[in-house]
Amino acid sequence: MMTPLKEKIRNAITLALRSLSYPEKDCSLAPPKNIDFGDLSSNIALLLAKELKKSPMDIAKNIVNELNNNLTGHTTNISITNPGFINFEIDDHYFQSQIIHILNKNQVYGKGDVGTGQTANVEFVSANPTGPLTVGHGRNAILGDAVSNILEWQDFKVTREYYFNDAGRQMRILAQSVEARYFELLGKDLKLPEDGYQGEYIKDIAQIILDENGKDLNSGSNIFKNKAEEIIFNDIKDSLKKLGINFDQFTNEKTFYENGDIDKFMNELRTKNLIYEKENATWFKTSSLGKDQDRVYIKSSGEPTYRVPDTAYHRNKIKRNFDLIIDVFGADHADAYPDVITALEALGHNTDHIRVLIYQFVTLLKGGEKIKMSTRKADFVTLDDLVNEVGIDVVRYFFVMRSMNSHLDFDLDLAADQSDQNPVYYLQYAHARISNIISRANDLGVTFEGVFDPSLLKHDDEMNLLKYMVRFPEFVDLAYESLEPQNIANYLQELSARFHKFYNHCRVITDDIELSRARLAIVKATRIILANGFNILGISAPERM
RNA sequence: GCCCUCGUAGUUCAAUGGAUAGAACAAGUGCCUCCUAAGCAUUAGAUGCAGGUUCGAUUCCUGCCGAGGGCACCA
Repeated sequence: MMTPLKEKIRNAITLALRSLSYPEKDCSLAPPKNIDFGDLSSNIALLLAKELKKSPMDIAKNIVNELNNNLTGHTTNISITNPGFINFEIDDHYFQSQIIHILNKNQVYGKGDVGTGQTANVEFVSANPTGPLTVGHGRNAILGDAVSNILEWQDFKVTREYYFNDAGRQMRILAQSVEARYFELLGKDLKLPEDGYQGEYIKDIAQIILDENGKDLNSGSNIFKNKAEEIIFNDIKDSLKKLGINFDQFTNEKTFYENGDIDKFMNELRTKNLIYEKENATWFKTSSLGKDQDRVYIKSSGEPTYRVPDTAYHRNKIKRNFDLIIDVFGADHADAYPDVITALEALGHNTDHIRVLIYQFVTLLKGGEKIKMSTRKADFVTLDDLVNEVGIDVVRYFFVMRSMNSHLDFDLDLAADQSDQNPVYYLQYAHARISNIISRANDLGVTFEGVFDPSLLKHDDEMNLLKYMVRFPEFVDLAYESLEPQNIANYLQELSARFHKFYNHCRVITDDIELSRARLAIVKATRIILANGFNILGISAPERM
């Protein structure tokens, strides 16, 4: 872990600034891209130049003079490069010594403690039970699960929550669609409702109902809706389970009507004079809270709009005292959640601990054509189909390796064609190779039993690997701060690249027993990091491939 | 028309305001008597356009162009 060393250097910089009577500033201290510039680099002189009205190079020289007096330990050389960067070289011994640290920490190497003693709620997927999960839901599901893992890696106690509504208009149409298919099976006219669900699965459900309940059901029977919901929900849960995603809690929107939360919340807004009636509808006066337009809360039909239960639900989450509340929403919700936040704030709630993650939609391509996804029109590719076609790890990695802000194109033909050259295998292959080396070494009786000489690891490819290994905790923290799992994916990709390079240039098991032991140690440490990273991303760590 | 997100190599995507913009696929060339060639080495190839802020801009700001999503008494 580089952090203690970085702290030390930061402190030294602060001391140097003080003794030079320079103002203290936050500055960067990070590994430069080009290793010729050293192991860590700071821009402090560049930041001070304007204020001090001096050239950055001169400032850097003064700082370095001070640093040379007060900085001791692993820093072997401090240099200055144009336009005024201060570069620190760290001795090999520091990096070599970290191997033991990684081996000792093992499965907890890289874990942070930001969330110690805290709870987090991550709401994701939240698809209503109107049909199977699509590839689009897949992005949500995998993102939400990976974010949950990132939080757990910071020691948060995480509740994975699925919110659904089984009482709305869509569910009514679903029931009518099933009913229509049921009567169709009985040879009656098909009266599929306008906007009805057209998928094959509706027919399957109708068939099950016919088998289980006979042919005497009346139009409007509750069985259509209830059975459809049950079957579809089980299907959804199976799909998620197949991807390794398990929810701790399912919350039904209905709860907040039944327990009075919604009435209570409407009354409170009314007391605050934020509710009014117009044209037979009930409106929320968002305009008086800085928004450009008011929103309908209760339609003239008497049905509340989705904002009402959503707000009650978020209030419920706040009252459950989570330290962190995360919503994973598709881009279509981007405009909606601010209204929920506005209402919560109007009710006097602090919403600083709510983070809404918006991911952009996936464009599916098939045969070069874009597919518009609609559950209703059965114009979709199910998540199950995709997983069956290319495998869990490929699907998970695909969604986790890209920023959630990117509009991704998912070419189904390409995904199937190229599933055996998916980048995830590059990472897993590194893990499998290491596992093979270790079992090989065991067979040959080469073990280091905790004793090895780290100073033997001085090959360029060994040092490059080592210097990147120690940065794992940094990337775990970055992933937490940004809540973007791709930071981990990017890191693992680079780590694997450095490992494969090492593998091709440095033989682990050789006649030189001492060197073999040291290399076995670095390789074991690498495997620990890979496995930990895979763990966060939810992909498997194969022993062989 | 207004709001959100995006525009990087032939293609799909990376890049805490930092130094020489990275991968993968596709194209070209080498490397398995040696721990797994799902690998390594190597060639070629990119920041939509115009301004601005900055010592420094793919990154921040403004405008334009282009793509996706939203702007419902749908969720």
